Amino acid sequence: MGRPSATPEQRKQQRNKIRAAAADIYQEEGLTGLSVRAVAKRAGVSTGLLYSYFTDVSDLLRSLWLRPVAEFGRRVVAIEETQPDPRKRIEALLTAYVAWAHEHPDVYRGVLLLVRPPGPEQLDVEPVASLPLCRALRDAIAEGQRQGSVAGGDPDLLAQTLWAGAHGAIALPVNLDRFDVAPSSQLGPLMIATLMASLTPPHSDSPAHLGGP
Amino acid sequence: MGRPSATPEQRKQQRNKIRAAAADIYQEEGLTGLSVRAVAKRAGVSTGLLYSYFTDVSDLLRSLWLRPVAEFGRRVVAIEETQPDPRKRIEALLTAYVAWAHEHPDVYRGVLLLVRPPGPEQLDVEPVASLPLCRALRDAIAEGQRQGSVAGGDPDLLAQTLWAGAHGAIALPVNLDRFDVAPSSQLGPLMIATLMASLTPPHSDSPAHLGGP
DNA sequence: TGTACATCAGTGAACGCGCGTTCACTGATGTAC
DNA sequence: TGTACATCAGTGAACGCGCGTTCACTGATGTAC
Repeated sequence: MGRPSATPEQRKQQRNKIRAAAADIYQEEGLTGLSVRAVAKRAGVSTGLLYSYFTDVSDLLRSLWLRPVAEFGRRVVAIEETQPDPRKRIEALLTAYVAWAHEHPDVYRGVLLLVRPPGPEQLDVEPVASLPLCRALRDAIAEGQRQGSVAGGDPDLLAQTLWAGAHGAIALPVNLDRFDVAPSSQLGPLMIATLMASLTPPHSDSPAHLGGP
Repeated sequence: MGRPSATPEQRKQQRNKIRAAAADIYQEEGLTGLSVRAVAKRAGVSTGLLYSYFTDVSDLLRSLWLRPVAEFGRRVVAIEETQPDPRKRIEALLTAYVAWAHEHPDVYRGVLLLVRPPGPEQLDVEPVASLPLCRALRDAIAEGQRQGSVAGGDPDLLAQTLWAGAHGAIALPVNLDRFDVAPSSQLGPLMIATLMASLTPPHSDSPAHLGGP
């Protein structure tokens, strides 16, 4: 009896319509131009409706980042499954990371820079290994060290260094867009080559199944 | 006749009082907690007074960054003057950069991330070589390549890659403070070692005064 | 020494604005009879 | 087919808030006489 509730499919469409509007504005005008009213207007709905699809604005923003981030997590897993060689796997992971960031520059900025909760609320510190990329890099490094194809050092720290290098190559052009910094499509590959070179153990010309302690 | 104008010294003191208050708030609560009222209250003056010392809020913020940035520029020049060896100079520049960012984490964030003008105003793209660090790195790379002590490649791009690596090592812990990323005091040196290693030309065991085209 | 006046630093209430959020309401769409 | 009712999606004016900025004003501090 009464008007039936919208089907999950209908609700999904509305949610996506709103999210698409938010994403467009975010991409065109950045966080500054993004307001409830602007999103509603662009999506062609009223401001009130947003609150029956999202609990609040940060929920809406989070929903924008969730999907691409999850998708990248799946790419990481896929690379881990298809690339048994540790060094090649590391290179593939870094390449995929740069490519992903290049595809979703706004998401990348949002995830890295702006998800910070606004208040002074104490946030729990999570282990960095809970991030798929960092964990995959660390595992590959550890495996490579056992094989002797990757230079020694703390795998966690090395993984974070690789990640930091890739991050820098992506973030520098984004953050300093008022300068003519080379785009991440140029800096990225160069950086990855640099990082990969540093992983090569000294005095080993051959890929070496032999080394290791 | 009448009350005399404040001496330049007095005006400077007031300016500094206000700037110190703004810097404190910025450090403790970030950009979110920084408002004209909050700064005025902390500085112990009225809100109106801020506008006789700064034209507006962005002027106040800019004044916070200007001094440390200029100071780093001077460090760059000092390094260039005291370190004739290109490779050592590059390493010193990167080390100084990481150290400077570590001393002024809030400035670093502000300069890199938040100076973006709020409106959609078209901003001129400046040459990246106008930044002292980037210019100094490029010059050192070019000189090293002439000596044969630095591997080939476009000096501008290489300089930006080095810079991007250092930036990543600094920015990653700052941006991802909700994860237990290693601090830049650990990532920085590791990254610098990584980057320096990549600059070594192949097939050259000795520092080589000989190479080059 | 005392008083009128000029000039300046500094004050803080007020303005207009845009924000996130709420909630009484509208109207579409179903069922019951 | 028609009508009363229930239920839901969706509306948009209104609220309270904090923001950056302004400006008529206060009061301190000098000079002139």
